[in-house]
Amino acid sequence: PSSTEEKWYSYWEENGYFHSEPDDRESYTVVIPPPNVTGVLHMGHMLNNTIQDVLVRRARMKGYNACWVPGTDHASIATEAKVVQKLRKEGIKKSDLTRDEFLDHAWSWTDEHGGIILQQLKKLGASCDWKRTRFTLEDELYNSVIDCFIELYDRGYIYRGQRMVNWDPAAQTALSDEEVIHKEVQSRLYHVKYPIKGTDEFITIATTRPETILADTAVCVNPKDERYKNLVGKTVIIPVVNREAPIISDDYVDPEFGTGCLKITPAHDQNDYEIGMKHDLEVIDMLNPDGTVAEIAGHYVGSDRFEARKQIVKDLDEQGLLVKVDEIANKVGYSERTDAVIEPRLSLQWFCRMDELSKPALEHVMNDDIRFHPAKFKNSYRHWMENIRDWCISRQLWWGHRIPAWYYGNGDEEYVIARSAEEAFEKAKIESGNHSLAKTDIRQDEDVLDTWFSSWLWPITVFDPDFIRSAEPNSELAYYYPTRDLVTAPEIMFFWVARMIMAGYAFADEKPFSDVYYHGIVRDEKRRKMSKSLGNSPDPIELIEKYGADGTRVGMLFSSPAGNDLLFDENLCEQGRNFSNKIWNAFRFLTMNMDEGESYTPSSEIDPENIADKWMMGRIQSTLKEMEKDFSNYRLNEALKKIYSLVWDDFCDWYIEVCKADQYGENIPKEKLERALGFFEILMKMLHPFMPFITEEIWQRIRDRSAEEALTISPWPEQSDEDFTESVSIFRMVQEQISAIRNIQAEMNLAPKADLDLIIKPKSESAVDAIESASWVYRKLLPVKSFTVDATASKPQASAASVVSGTEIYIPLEGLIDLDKERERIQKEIDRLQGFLKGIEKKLSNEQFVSNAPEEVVDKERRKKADTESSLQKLQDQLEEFSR
RNA sequence: GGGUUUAUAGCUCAGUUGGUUAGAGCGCCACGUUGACAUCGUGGAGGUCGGCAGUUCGAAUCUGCCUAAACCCACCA
Repeated sequence: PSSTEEKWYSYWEENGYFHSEPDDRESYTVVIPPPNVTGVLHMGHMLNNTIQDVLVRRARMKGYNACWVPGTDHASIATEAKVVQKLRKEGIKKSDLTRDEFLDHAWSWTDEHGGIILQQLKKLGASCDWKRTRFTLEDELYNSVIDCFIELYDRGYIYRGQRMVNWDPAAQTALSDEEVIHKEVQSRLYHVKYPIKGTDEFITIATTRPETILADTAVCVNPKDERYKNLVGKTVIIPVVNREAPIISDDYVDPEFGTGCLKITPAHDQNDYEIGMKHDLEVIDMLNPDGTVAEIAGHYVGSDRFEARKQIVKDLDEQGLLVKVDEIANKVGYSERTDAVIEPRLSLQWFCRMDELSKPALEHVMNDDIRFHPAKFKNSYRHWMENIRDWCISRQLWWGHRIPAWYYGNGDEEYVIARSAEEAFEKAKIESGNHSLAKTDIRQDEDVLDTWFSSWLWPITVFDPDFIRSAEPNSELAYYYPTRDLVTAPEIMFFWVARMIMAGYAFADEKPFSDVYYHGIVRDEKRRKMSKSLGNSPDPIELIEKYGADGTRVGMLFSSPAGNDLLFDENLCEQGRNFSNKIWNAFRFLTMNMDEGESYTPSSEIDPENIADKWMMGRIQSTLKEMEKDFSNYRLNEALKKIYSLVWDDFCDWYIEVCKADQYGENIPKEKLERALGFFEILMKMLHPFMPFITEEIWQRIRDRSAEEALTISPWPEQSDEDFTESVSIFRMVQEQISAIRNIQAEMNLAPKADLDLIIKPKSESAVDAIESASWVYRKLLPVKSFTVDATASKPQASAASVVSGTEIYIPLEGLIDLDKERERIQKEIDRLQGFLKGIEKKLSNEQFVSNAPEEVVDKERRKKADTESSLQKLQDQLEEFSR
């Protein structure tokens, strides 16, 4: 229940188990991908943070100085959009507010909603070092971002320029290329006739955005296109606006597409812009920042661009200039945040040069200094890095780190870069040579920086916000950096991961992390991405309340193979909760077997005479080994499945069963119970990273612990050198035989409690002792009346029989046996084995196989053949007996 | 248009360097409740490993082609 989970969380927190300070242990550092400050926990966060917590908790138990730094991101555009929306509901327009007024609203919104998500992470059990909580817009980190801008400016990486940028008309800001989502949509391709001046002729162009005709300044054809050769150099009349424009030629135009004539709108298309530059064309910006048609266009002024499109098509049609309309599929860019259609727009923005920054970042991923898990993501990383373009870092927003540029002239040309207005003023005086410059004559750039321009510093500045300025790491940064694992979704590889790597090498001359684990996207059962707008995402907090944090964590991890998407299914959480119950019940059972007033100390010693003990320890040891491998490959779900099965199938279904007292009502003998508790403790450790709450609860209940002995800081179980393989295989054999007997019980419809006279006939005398000494196991798990082990036994009349790897099992069933049924049962098994044998014989009779295959493989087949033949013989004898 | 990846039981996935008449969980079927757990136990039925060809003594595994799907990148109107 969540109340106990809360109790243990506070217990951990109050004892400072999640807090880390540098010491002489090896550090294991993880920085959280900071969620949006005003966000609420969604399923993606759940998965992301569950994975991180598993890694961190395990590292902590393995003796590392584990440090998981939490925090939030100011999320410039997302948060600003939310605040704008909220204000709009209150009847306030952003444009009515001053910058400071708006920021006051934004801060109070942040104060109100910020940090909710961090509280939610606690419910999940995230073992973050909360004393280290950071916020990208807090003073220290704010300053570090400004330092970063200045540093890069000084290095010549940052410049200001007029470029074609992705314009989001809803948020009214420029966006980086990464923030544009291209979606394939059905569009219309409009064929429009442009009259050629001084003739009756027309030239027909094709466009998907007819409204941009208003800003056309040329028509372009391919110079090799014979159809239009004679038109080059002539003048067209742009429809609607009746502006004259030249017909030019350029290789860029594909004669095959559309009509082979391209209208050129330099202000609203990247390619057109380049052609415009080349041919020295006029640039007409026909759009206002909000996507409405600007004054300069002369027509449809003030109407939205899509409204204008409809109108212009209608008008063209009326004027007889619209030739035809084709349906085509093309890609349209949408804003990642607002989902508005992006308009390419020429504007003055700040950019960061990427060529130098990307070099080491590419190299160190390709040579595995930084390992990607799964490694396939290296490919797309390389592709992106090799084709990287300059980063538009300015945003026409208020919520964020304000660009530290101050203008002192009349225009935008003259500016200084400075940390403060004061410093800017001094610099400006010098730069301008104008000593009468007043403080009010300088004004700071209105724009803020892209959110990712702050988060790319996250692994550095959470430890040392002054580092970028000082270039001297403080003791924290020196100890914790580089961090170990970065856990994130592939979606933000370019937004964030790639840029952190660039920043790491650029500023710290060192990678920011050694391993990146990319997990999948959380989808619903129909493979749709979980999102608020689709309403297909469960509320994580409700899940936690319903299934417990432990159950929910298990549910998240169960179906989450590395690098593949997770098809979330609430049933998996239910399965997780059921597992919690199973564990709880197992513990309760052991507790019930304690004698009143007696104290029990879990024992780590196993009984060397007890085959079950040795088997259980062997299973634990091999599971530890396998989990080790799974963790090093970041296959957390595999590791979880293994410990899950160890607890449920091995410990609960077999070990506890054989521990049970002989008589109902009797308690398990003290020694046995203490050994069971000893195993239970080990299992709780192995499970703790996945299910921290219930394991801690049981750990504390198994014996009284001091605070220093909390499970969460206890050492990971040690690997033993002892070899248990023989015991494991003997016990396995016993298990198989018991299963075979249960199968007889079921198929013969025996009452489960009906007493059995078991006769076991091993292949050879040598196995008699092993089985004999395990006879107590059979007695625990089956209703055994008599138990005979005899290598020379013969099958009693009217008995059911089975053969398990050569060992025969007889169960006399005088009067109970249904002979037809038994015959049928045996025949079924014979058929199976005969098919099996046929396959082996086919192989062995193939000379090529015998001569070419490795000897051991051939030997194995021969042994299989012999075993199968002997089993088959025994079964056939049994069958024959019935026929007599 | 380039690139990456996937295709194995009704569903979600394992299957290490080719040598298992292919495994797990869920779901399904049958049986089972006198004290750990029906949030459970026991047993069982489900697959010619997308298709076709090839390499090999031997292919779910390697190669080629085909089909289907997913994702990423890109300025074709």
